[in-house]
Amino acid sequence: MASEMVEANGRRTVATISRQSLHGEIVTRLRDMIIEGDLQPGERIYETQLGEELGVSRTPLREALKFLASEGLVELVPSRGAVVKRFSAKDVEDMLIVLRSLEMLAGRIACEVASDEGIARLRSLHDAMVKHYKAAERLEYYKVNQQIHTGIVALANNAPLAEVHGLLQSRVKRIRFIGHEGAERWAGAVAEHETIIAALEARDAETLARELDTHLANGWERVKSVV
Amino acid sequence: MASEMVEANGRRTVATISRQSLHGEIVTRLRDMIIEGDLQPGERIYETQLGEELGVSRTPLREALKFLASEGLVELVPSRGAVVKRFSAKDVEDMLIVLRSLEMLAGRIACEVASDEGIARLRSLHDAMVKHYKAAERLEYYKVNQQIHTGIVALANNAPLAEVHGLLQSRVKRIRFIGHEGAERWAGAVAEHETIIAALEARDAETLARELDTHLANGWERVKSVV
DNA sequence: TGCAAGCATTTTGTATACAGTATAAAAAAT
DNA sequence: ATTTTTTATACTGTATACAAAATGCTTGCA
Repeated sequence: MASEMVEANGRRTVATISRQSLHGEIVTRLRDMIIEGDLQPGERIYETQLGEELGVSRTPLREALKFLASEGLVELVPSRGAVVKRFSAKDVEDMLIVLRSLEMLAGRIACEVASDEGIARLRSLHDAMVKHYKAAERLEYYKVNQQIHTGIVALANNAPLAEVHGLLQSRVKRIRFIGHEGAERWAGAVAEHETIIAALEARDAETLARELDTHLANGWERVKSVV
Repeated sequence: MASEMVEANGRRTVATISRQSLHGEIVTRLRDMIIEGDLQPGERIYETQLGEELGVSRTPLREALKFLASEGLVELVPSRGAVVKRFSAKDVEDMLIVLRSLEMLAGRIACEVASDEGIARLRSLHDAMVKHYKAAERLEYYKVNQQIHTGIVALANNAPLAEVHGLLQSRVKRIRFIGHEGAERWAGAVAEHETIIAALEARDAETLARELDTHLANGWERVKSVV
């Protein structure tokens, strides 16, 4: 969400007065709860109960659930309400296949249209990630890692592409985060990232696509045991 | 709505009782209205008014709008309700780029995993389409055409892939339908389809991908004037 | 005549109340 | 003892009512 930014320290935020509606806030709240595992897959959602927990009435909560249902994070069973969606191993593999294809596409486009500043920004993200890796800060590493992948997609300057990528990414986020890899695999992932960034800086579309391909294929290998 | 099928003539309907919830039906109804142009892009949606037209109250209608907002067909402006989303020419081009990539991916996978029956089904769809083409039945042609593209994706047996493809497809449907091409272009499209089906029957992934690539690139050429 | 401020109307946002349906438990019958 | 039927309860689905916000219009004033 990153919106509220209510005048802590007395300073007013000029940008985007944060006029989000209640159901909008509930959407992001629930999305986080699902990704972080507060709401477990397969768990049934009781509207009155959850509404009381969040301090909202059923109406905006239900609206938020409809939104998330369209995103594919919850499932609506007629007359039985919402259930947190559970993904099979095949589902996850299928999502990663699509994600891989999307990122490859984004990478190719980015080589053509990305600004030098944009690429430089990604390089510094990469450097930060390496720093977290060396410090063995898994959570921070994971977050920056996500930012890099999202960043590559963003460089392609194709809104629908970024959108569907984000859609699938949010679904596998939880699983990816759980999937703690061993030291040697982790090192491999970092090395792959280095070649990816280098290919992007060289604007070498084919190399970039190939590297993303292997990186994300390996990504599936890294998580498939935990699904 | 169009569901109950209550035991008229005493006989009970065994199949699928159509237990869709009201908001679910409204979603499909509104989606059709948007695609078919009953609700124009940029048009503001007044909840009470539309609710009366559809004979439903505001609550399920609002839930349906949230769902469609997540699909990207309407936009929710805080405190000002829903507006039918308008897509720029770049948006449409970007969507078609992604669609192209997704169909190519689907085609490659389909060559490996599709059943012979599935491919045969697509061939007969293609034959039907050619028949409509020769009869100059544009609407019927268009519908079968869509089914073929959706069918190729379905053959890949990858649910998330089919889902995101369908998501983008629904957005460009309206524009594609509007885009009436001239006779020679139409003939070209039919010829491309023939090579696509042939490549699929031969399970020749690379040829199929290449043909889909050109076909969908030409598709953008065909519609870009009308966007 | 132009502008601004205030009021009225319209529309969205949220809550609550009521109706319908599914599940589970208990009672009755085989 | 097991199965079926009944009944109670809890939850979802929908409608309506109320509150807040935004827009447009009217009126007053310079």
